[in-house]
Formats: sequence, structure tokens, C-alpha cells
Amino acid sequence: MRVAAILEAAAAVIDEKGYEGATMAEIAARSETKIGSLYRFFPDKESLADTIVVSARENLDAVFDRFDTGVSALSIRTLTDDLMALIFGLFARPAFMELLDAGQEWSIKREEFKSALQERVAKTLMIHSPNLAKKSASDIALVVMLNVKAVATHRQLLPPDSSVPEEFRDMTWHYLQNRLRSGKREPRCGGG
Amino acid sequence: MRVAAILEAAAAVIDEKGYEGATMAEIAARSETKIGSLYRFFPDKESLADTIVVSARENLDAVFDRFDTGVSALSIRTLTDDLMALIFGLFARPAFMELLDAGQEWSIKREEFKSALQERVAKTLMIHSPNLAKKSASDIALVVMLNVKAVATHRQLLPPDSSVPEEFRDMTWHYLQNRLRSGKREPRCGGG
Amino acid sequence: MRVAAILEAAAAVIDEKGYEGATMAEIAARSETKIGSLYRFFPDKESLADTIVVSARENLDAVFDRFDTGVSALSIRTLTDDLMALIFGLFARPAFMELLDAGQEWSIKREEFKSALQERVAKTLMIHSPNLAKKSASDIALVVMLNVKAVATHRQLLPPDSSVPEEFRDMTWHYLQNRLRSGKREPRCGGG
Amino acid sequence: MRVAAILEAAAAVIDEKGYEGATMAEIAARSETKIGSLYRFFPDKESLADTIVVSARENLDAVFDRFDTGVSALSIRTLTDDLMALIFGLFARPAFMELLDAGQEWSIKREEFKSALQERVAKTLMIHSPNLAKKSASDIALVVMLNVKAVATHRQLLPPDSSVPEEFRDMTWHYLQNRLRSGKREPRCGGG
DNA sequence: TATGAATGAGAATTCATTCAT
DNA sequence: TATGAATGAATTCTCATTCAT
Repeated sequence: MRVAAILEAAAAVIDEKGYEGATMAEIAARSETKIGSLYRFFPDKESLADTIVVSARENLDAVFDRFDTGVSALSIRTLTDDLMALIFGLFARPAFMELLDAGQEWSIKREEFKSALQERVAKTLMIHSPNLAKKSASDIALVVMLNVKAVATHRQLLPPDSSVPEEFRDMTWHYLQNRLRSGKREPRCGGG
Repeated sequence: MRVAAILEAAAAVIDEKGYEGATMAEIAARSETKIGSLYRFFPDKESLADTIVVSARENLDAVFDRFDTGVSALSIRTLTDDLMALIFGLFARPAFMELLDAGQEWSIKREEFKSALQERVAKTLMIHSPNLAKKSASDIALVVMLNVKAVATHRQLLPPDSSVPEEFRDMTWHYLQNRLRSGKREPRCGGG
Repeated sequence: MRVAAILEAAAAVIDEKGYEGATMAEIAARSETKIGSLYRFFPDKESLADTIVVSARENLDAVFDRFDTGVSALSIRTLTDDLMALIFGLFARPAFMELLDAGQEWSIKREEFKSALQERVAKTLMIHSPNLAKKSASDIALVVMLNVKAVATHRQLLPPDSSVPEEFRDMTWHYLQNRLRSGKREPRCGGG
Repeated sequence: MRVAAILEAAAAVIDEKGYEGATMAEIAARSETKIGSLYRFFPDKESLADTIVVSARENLDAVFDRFDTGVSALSIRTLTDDLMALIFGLFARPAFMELLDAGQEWSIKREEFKSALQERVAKTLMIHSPNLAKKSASDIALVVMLNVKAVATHRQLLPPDSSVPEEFRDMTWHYLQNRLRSGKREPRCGGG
């Protein structure tokens, strides 16, 4: 599919140059598409970026519905690892981060994706820990998302054997342990 | 100082428009500098961005030297809060994030700043917890930096009363508790 | 007839968007013709525009031959009204004006149409007023044509109840009264 | 003045190619201006076109105020000739016609100019013929304007010795004789 | 023969940077 | 030394036209 090649090339170029730095000419060249054809599929640069985000959003519910099926039974460790992997899989590309972070002039689509993701993560957390308040779940979801984002964004800059991704998983695990059980009394460990 | 005004204006414009969106003309106007003069101080846009980062780097050692003086005595809670505040203060501006994240075509200066910051944070952690291995300290430092970065980047998108920044502080605290004490015996709490 | 549908659609689109603004794609869509087929009938945009004019030209002689049959008997008032209506009917469309006015890079066909029309109008005037010199008839014909054109072009900008079209008819009537009788003795009012 | 050269070149190119057909590159070349400089003076093509119209509008009141001073004393013949010459002088260029006629997406400036001109012409007519109703004056003014326009637009297509401009002056004279005296009873015919 | 996806030259516009004054 | 007008390469986007199927 030509469209898929374009989206792939666009993501790659945005990965490298950022949204502003990515030129339609380079995206066309990288996807071996002529510029005129590129514009047949995507009437402007914005729509290309939107499509990258939207196509992710379209998977969102399916992916989370499946995940939520078994989430109650998971230990917090497994929940953490699987949830982070799930989110990571949804937008592993730096391009994605770039697009989701971009400034005010951007399409509403991006904000919708973020909100939808945050809601789904919050919902998953509440399924796992039914006592969790909605507001808390939402905050925690954002923290988890941003943790995944931090790793995803820095992936390229890290040596392949870096233990930093592992650290993030661990940190998030501890965080979720603390938050998801806080409704359940359980001793706070530590405290400076 | 004219240079200071320019740097301040540049940071403000990059905050609002991003690096690509910021124009030299607007930076000149905002700093009440004539465009010709701006180019006397900074031969190109790149060097202006570099200087924003470098000038932060120049504070780095002074700020951390002072902070390290009292760091041994701090509880982990206080260490966490103060260290995050310190890092946050160093590059609270969105502009800073924008510049530090930018792609490969960017100057080495930015990577140097990141490394220098990471090293200083690692050093601080090792002062506080002398048993910490150098490699671990470096990884942990990066995690803390990225946590601050996540909050800094998202600040604008959060409602003013959001508890998410608090969540990040808490999470980092738990994380540091766990990591800084792991050399010191202390019971692991949790486990999924 | 496919060709007729295309010509109609082309005229409609040129009416709305002007010649430059009219796209072959829209003309194709509006006439429910596939773009490939459109180019079978008209090898380029220019030829389409030409054909709009030429097809009008093809009616020209038939229409004027019929009109000329009864023209001798007409009063100047009726001649004026009927002749203006006839010309108006030939190219009432704004598209027509647009095409006839266009600059030098345009096909000779358009100039031919103008000349042919001018000649036929001149001929009609000479039938009505046999004493009229050929040169005068030609000049008068052009004046009448331009009067029709002025109304046609402005039609859209006028309120529906505007009396300006009526004014033009009246003005043309007075003008023709003066010019067509000038060979016939009749008192000249004023200089001429 | 660079601006004057640009406006002159723009008018010339619009004369030849029409507004759509005129390219900023050609206007720049024709005025020996570099494209970047052209855009310093006129931020977009639209503003260039506007300026052509607006600069004419700025003369409007001055020119008509002066003209109106002596208008009461003029015969209708002289009024006709002088008024047409005045209007002709204001926008003799075909470019002007093109701009004034252009479609709906155009700036309000153009409509303002037209209205302003129509009002001033109407006012002049009412000064000359105080009995004239306002509505009539406005209609007559438009007719006179369109007559000038017809001549101006066709100037280039006419042989230099053509008597068509003279015909238009004559026709307009007859028309004004009829309209301006209609309040005054007076026999049809007669010089001003 | 009919189709419509592909093409690419060309248009408007921007902005970092230079250099004459 | 300070200025800001001038520059032109680069960028987004359009659309008439072609040609493989």
C-alpha cells in the first residue's frame, strides 16, 4: 500500500527532524512517492500527521478491550510490564511523541487521542483496582503514559544495553504498587 | 546586558512557537534589538540556541556545588523534592525541552549539557549515598531528569490544580528510596 | 450528448470561478464525465474554452439570419430591445465575458467570434437602416455589444430590482435613434 | 520609489495576463525587484492588488472635490466629456477593470472603491442637476462608470484612430441630456 | 475505448542571513 | 559600530495533462 509507505516514511522523517523540520519533499522521496502523488493521498502536511495519530487511535479500543479482559488477574508487576508494553506498542515512535506534544495550532485529533488513551489506561487501572477513585485513576494513568513516553523518546539516545528502560519499569511498578493498594490499607514502606 | 535580553526573548519565543517556529526577526523585536545587532552577538540561529543551553550549563557546576554541600544530611524525601526543584529550575522552560530533545542535526553542545547534568545529578546521588555504583547513579540520574522533564513539558497542558506534579514527586521519591537504600540492606517493600 | 454536458459544466464552473480558477477536475465532476474522457473530447483546457466560444459562433449565423428576416419593420425601440436580448442570449453567461475579454495569450477563435458578432450586428443595423455606412455600422455594433456586455457582466452585482439594465436599454435606444436616423434627414439634436 | 515601480509593473502584468495569470515572479522581474523584496513591500498578492485600487481611491475625493467646484456651470456636453475623462484618468488601465470586476473571494476594498466612485459621480450629477433624485443619480452614475469602463477595457483592442471612444462619449452625452433634464420638462433634443 | 492514478513544473510565500551605508 | 533593506533558497501546495491498464 502506497499510503502505508508514506506513513512509514513520514514517521521516520518526523523521528529524525521533528514535525517542522520534516519536509513533504523528503517524505515523498523516502517513500519513493512523487510529490504530486503524496498530495493525492494527504491533502496537506497536517492531514498526514493527523493520520499517523488517528490510525493509532483506531486501534486503541480494540487493543484495550482485549487487554482489559484479563487484567483483574494480573499482579501489579505484570500489570505494569504489560501495560507499559501495550502503551509503548501504541506509539513507540518518537514521531508520535513529537506529534502528541506539538503546540496549540495543532489539530484537535491529537488531543482527542491523548484523552482517549488516558481514559482507557485509567479504566484499565480501575478494572484492576476497583476501589480506585476516578480522579486518581486518571492522574495515575497520565503518569504511566508519561513514563512510557520518556522511555520511548529517549530510546534512540540510549545504548542498546542500557538498563534505563528497566529502571522506568521498576519505578512505575513501585508507583503503581503504592497507588493501587492505597485503598487497601497496607503499610507504607519507607518515607525519607 | 543586551545578550541577556536576547536570550530571554529567544527563550520566550521558542516557548511559544518552538524552535522552527521562532523567527530571528521576532526574537530581535521582542528583545528590542535590531536584527543586525542580533547577528553581531549570535552569528546564526543555531548559535543562539546553543547559547541558551550553554548558559544554563555554565550555572550547572556552581549550582550543584552549592547543593552538594548539604546533600548528605538530607532525607530522601527532601533530597527528592530539592533535587527535582533544582533541575526544574535549570530548565523549566518549554524552550529548554524543545532544544534538548531536538534531533541529530543539532549541535553537540546540547548533548554535552545533558551529559554534564546527568553526571552532576549522579555525583549528587553518590554523595548522598556513597555505596551507589557509578553506573547505577548515572542511570538513576537520568530517570530523575526525565521525570522532571515530563512534568516540565506537560506543565502547560495540565490544569493549575492538577496533582500530577505531586504524583511525579511522590513516584520519584519512592523510586529513590528504593534505589538509594538498596545498597544499605533495608527491606524491599511491595512485590506484585 | 457528452460534449454538451461538458460545455455546460465548463461554462458553469467558469461562471463561478473564472477561467483560471476553473479546474478540469471540477468540470469533469460537474458534467459527470471522467477526467480521462474529458481529455478525449478536449485535448486541453484552452480547446474547451475555444469550443465554448466556437459553439456560440456556430449559432450566430442561424440566429441572426432569422432575426434579420423581420428587422426592417421594427421600430428603433423594438430593434433595440430585441437586438440586445438576442446578443444577451448569445453570451449571457459571465463565463462568456471572461473568455471574450481574456488577454493575448488566448486563441484567435475568440477574436474571430467577436468580429463575427460585430459584423452580424452591423449587418442587421444596415438592413434596418440601409443608408448607414459600413464603417459606422461596425462602430455602432460594437457600442451595442459592449452595452450588452456591461449589463451582463454586472448582472450579478446588481440588486434584482435594479433599474440599471433598463437604463442601458434606454440609453442604447436613444443612441440608436440618433445614429440610425442620422442618414435620414431628421433633426440632429446636439453635436455629433 | 521601489513601491511605485512595483505597482506599475503589477498593473502592466495584470493588464496583460489578468490577475490570476499574473505571477509575483514576473511582477518582480518586470519591476527589477527581487522576489524577497517584493514581499517586503506587499505581504501577499492580494495586498498588491488592493494597493492598486486603494491608491486610486485616495485620489478620489480630492479629484472630485476639485471637479465639483465648477460643475454647475458646465453644459451637459462638457460635463459628459470632462466627467468621463476624469473617471477614465482614475482607472484607465485594464488592470483596474480586472481588479474591480473580480469575483467574490476578493477584498472588500474593491467594493468600497466602486461604491465610493459611484457615490462621488452621483454627487457630481446632483450638483449639476439639483432636481435629480438620489436613486436616479446613483443609477446614472453607474451607467456612466460602466461606459467609461467599456472604453477603457477595449482600448487596446481598438485601432488607434477608432471612433468608438467618440461614440461612447456621444452616447453618454445623449443619455445624460435625457436623464438630467427629465426633471426640467424641456424638449427632447438640443445641445447642452 | 474508457479510466483515474501518477506526474512534475510552477505558483505563492517565508525567513535566515548579508552587507552597504 | 549599528542598522535594516535586500536577497534567494527552500517550502508547501496545485492542477493540467499523460498513459498504463
